[in-house]
Amino acid sequence: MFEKVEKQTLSGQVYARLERLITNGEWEIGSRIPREADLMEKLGVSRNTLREAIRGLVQVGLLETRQGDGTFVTASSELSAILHKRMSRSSVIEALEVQHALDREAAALACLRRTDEQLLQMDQYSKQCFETIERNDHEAYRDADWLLHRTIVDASHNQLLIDLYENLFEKLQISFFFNRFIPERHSEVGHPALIAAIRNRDARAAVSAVDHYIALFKSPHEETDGSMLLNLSGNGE
Amino acid sequence: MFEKVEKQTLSGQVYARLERLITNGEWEIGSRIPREADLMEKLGVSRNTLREAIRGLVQVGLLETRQGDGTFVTASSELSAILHKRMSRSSVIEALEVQHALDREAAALACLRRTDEQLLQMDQYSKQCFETIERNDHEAYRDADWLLHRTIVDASHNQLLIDLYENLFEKLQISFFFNRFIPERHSEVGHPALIAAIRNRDARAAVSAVDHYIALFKSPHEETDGSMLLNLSGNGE
DNA sequence: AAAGAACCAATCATCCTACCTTTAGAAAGG
DNA sequence: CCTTTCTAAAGGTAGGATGATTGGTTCTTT
Repeated sequence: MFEKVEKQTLSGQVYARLERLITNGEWEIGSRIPREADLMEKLGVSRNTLREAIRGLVQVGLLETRQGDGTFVTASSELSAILHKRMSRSSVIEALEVQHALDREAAALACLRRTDEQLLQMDQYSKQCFETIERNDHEAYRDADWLLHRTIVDASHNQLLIDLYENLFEKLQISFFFNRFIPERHSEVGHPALIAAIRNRDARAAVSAVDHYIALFKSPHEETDGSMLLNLSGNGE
Repeated sequence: MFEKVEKQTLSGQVYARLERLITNGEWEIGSRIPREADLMEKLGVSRNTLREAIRGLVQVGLLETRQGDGTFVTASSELSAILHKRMSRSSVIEALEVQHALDREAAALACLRRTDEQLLQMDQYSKQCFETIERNDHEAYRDADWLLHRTIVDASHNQLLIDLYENLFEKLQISFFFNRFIPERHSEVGHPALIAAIRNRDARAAVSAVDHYIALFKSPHEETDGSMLLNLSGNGE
């Protein structure tokens, strides 16, 4: 007859409202949110209610409070925060293997579903990779490489895959370990082969191109300390 | 010189302590936790502090409070709760594609790292699958099939992969959609081929066996409403 | 002028008491 | 046996008081 009315606790509503402010980007990452007193007034709730909501966001990982200073935004989504937390307990090898799995599937799906615009974008980022290697700019190479990967994953048009990929590996690119392997020549990486496969919608070739790429990435880590835990904390304390 | 003293808010400590009770299984899923007054006394904190901790666990998805009734355990880990929440917004096809990706990688890694015990376990579950099909017991088949998959994933010895797999797809097995496809004959599924490949440590054969398996799974969903969202809520309200 | 110490205002952390709302289950009535 | 009513228990909300921490400012000393 009637839809059951969504019953939610006040603090739950406040939580949802604040979360939306964060995910919408209205409260930028790193910025300080208004003080408790102001939020109390603006939301029209008591201190306890507001604090319970904020505490929830802190535990989820979206906020961080510093007594005597304020409350700050630390992440933009629950998924990001939790996966980041989980990733920090993983080893490089573990992460690479999972990335391999997702890269592979994404490449195969991209063959089926990529748009021409996405293909063009891949070409562009691949060119950027080439250029950054030429001028030996490792940081810029990492960025371009990451964007290329992201474009391929986006081309899978599988939002679950996209979300997992982005949130699992975004911070990884900055990690210490990933600076070890910078290819000497662009051709080594196999980007051109991969993009060609996606252009021709040849899933088999795409997958084997990814296999080649990942193998290259893995090798330097296996020799050294690939089992060491990742360190994703931004600061070097 | 000195280790930095871990500074944590009281409610944070309470949160961690309660979380451990849940992850350790001391508080079983579905059970009601002690009432606020008792916890206050037992933990020696005020009501606000306790409530902030509990609210955090509620938002993360480990607890659920029902006014006038009590507070209940709903999940056993943060990862489980968040991924479950995310999965409920996914379509069957999306989930299957990600499962494919992980299955594939797991099979390949299992070829490298499986123990003899794990191989034995796979044989056993595969036999169970066979038997349950023979007597047309779909529910038991699903269970055995899930355990077989889990064993293969475990054999990858990649804890990140294991955690993701378990928490992404555990509840999926119960889903409506997965009851559609129950193979007529065990051989169709290709379990024997997959296990044989893992026994011989032949990664290439293992991967193609998984490909075959997933293709079989996908086909009935593509024809119908594979783009429909999953419904993972236990109750049918 | 530079370095250090003392101070101060802002902000979150904790605790307390009080009262409201909802729920499950017992009790009463049919 | 079923339905209605009542009630105790549990969580929900509110507001105030006090403590602790932080960052910046001001003052003092060299």
